[in-house]
Amino acid sequence: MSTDERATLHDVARTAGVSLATVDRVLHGRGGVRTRTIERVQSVVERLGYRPDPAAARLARKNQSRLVFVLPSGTNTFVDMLDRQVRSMAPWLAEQRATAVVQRADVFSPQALSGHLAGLHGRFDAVIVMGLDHPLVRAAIDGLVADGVVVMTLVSDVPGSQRSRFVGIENVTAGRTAASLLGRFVGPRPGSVGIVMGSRGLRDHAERLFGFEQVMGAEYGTLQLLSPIEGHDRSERTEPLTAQLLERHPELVGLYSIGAGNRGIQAALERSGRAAKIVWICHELTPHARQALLTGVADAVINQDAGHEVRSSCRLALAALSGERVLPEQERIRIDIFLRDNMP
Amino acid sequence: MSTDERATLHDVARTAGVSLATVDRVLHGRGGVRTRTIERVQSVVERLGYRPDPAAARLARKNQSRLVFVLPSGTNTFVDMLDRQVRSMAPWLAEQRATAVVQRADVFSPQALSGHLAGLHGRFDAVIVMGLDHPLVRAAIDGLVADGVVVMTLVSDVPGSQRSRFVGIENVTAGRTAASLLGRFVGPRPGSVGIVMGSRGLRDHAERLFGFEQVMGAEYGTLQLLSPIEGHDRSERTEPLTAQLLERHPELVGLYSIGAGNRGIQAALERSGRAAKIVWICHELTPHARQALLTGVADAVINQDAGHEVRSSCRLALAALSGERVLPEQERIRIDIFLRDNMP
DNA sequence: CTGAAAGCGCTAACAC
DNA sequence: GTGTTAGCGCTTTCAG
Repeated sequence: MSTDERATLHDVARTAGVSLATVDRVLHGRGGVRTRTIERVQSVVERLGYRPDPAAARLARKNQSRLVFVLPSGTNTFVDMLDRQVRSMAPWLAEQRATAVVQRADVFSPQALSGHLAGLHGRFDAVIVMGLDHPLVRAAIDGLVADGVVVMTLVSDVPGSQRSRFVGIENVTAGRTAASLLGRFVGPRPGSVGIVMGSRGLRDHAERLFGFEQVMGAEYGTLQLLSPIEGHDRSERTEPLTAQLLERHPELVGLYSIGAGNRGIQAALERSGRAAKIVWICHELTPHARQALLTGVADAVINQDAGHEVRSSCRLALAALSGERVLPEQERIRIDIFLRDNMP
Repeated sequence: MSTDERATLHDVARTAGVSLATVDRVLHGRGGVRTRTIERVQSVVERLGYRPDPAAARLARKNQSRLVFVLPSGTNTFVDMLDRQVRSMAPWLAEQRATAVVQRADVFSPQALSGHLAGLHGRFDAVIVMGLDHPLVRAAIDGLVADGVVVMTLVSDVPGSQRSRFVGIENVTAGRTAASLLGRFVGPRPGSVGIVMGSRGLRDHAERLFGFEQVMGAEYGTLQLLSPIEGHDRSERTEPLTAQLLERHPELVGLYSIGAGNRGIQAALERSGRAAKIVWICHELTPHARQALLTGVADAVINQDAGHEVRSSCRLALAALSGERVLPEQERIRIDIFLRDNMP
């Protein structure tokens, strides 16, 4: 067939007429090499199509890569799922000469989060943070990046920042998907549609809302959209708010829950006795959402796979740290739709 | 923290009082070791919780693992996608000391397929075959397995066989999902529902049909299910058959396409002028299906991710060959639902 | 039946 | 600035 033999570091060193160590230096930008030598080595690397062997690199590496996941504090089931996924990566990470820890920070406070991030300097090689889109947080991220730390955002992005990657779904699209499903499930019935979200300040929530309103307005104009209720992602708040909504709107035919606090919404729906008549769509396939789908209280769940997100974050962080290649297709987080029948 | 140090081969050899080579022999069942020694080594392995380091193993390994994918011949877009995915794995596989080739065989003929499989003895370490559930094929698979070859089925399973794994979706569940969507999308309108499948002889098709009929019967009893049409997965056949169906059934409100040949179905639907009024659900997000979703001719596409299936097959095959551990969660193939808005 | 020894391709001390 | 060298944890001859 073709030239099967992969070029090794050795080959590069030999044809460039330098030593292994020098090639290693230019490959890792460690400095202390004459510009001319750098160029020579780089051209040889190019010409030979050299790619480092990740297995060999990992085997030889002395110090571990330290990853940290910064997640919201509080009692959010989905966040707990992320947390658990991170912990379950430990054996795999150990094989990759890496460790990961989870830290919790108050995501509803830009001050708290940015302060927390600032305290991470020098203690980690990569930080994966569930973002809060605010200038302070952006600055904290940029500070870490300037320090050579690999920073990635998870679930909710911080677009203006220097983070190397966002791991999560396209939330506008997710909102559009929710609207399509809700509109089609409601069918020709007239009525109104309620929306419950955590806060307009959370970027992922705002984006979902945007997409949802887009499609509802354009394609299901006969349904009246009520103005969104903010429940701060907590069931203690969403439950009474939803109950109130149901009471005030006997014509309600659909409900879109953008964020967390679904246990409260579910409880309110069930107590109203109208669960069967109202199409309810929510996010994240937590054990409760699963139950709600099975009993028919929820009609569809839009999901982002917590396991996939965590694995992807780890792979991408390690790849960024070691210069390995990634399979982009494998790292795209899909917008899953779950109905009662296709739950995993 | 805890005992961070992973035990190495060396540790095992030392505490068992034998050499590296001997430990290697018992670990790989290479034979030529006294039973007592085997037992001693195994107990030490157990006690120390020894896990081989895959990076080191790969690095040291001399000969490549040879994988072969046996896919159906013919012009099926989804199969072409699988084919292309396999080819695109080449660089990654090379890093893992492995190669993969694709072979095409006539899947509609048990004789041809089993003959093909029989010819693979000794030439490959793992074969991944898109199954045809037939005694001849089953025997051919078992023959390979008896020879020490790792065999896995892809997309369509061969349950009675000795294959080590099936990589694909649960097709009964997929059929149920299609029914849920179709039923809800049709809504309260009365009418009949048509079904087009490749052949009742294909296990995946039969399973989807089963799941579909289950849910339609139980939950959408007002819709009349027409008996399935067999189009052999080819558009030349599905197109006239669908056209005929549409002509004979002016009351048709839904259409479920279980297999391939969707281009023909789409053409017939469009020419009938009733595409907008009929809910059409099909499988596999090929470029054509994508187009059909965008134009609204198709209402939903149930998908299995070709890229994920191929990557998963490769990982599982290599893991089986080298005794590595897998992350089961990562290998589960999901039943994707795609609507116009959440296409990747 | 078992052991010794030579690498696999890279990293990271340490020399010069 | 650059080169030498000793491993990382395993596989695989080749001797005994």
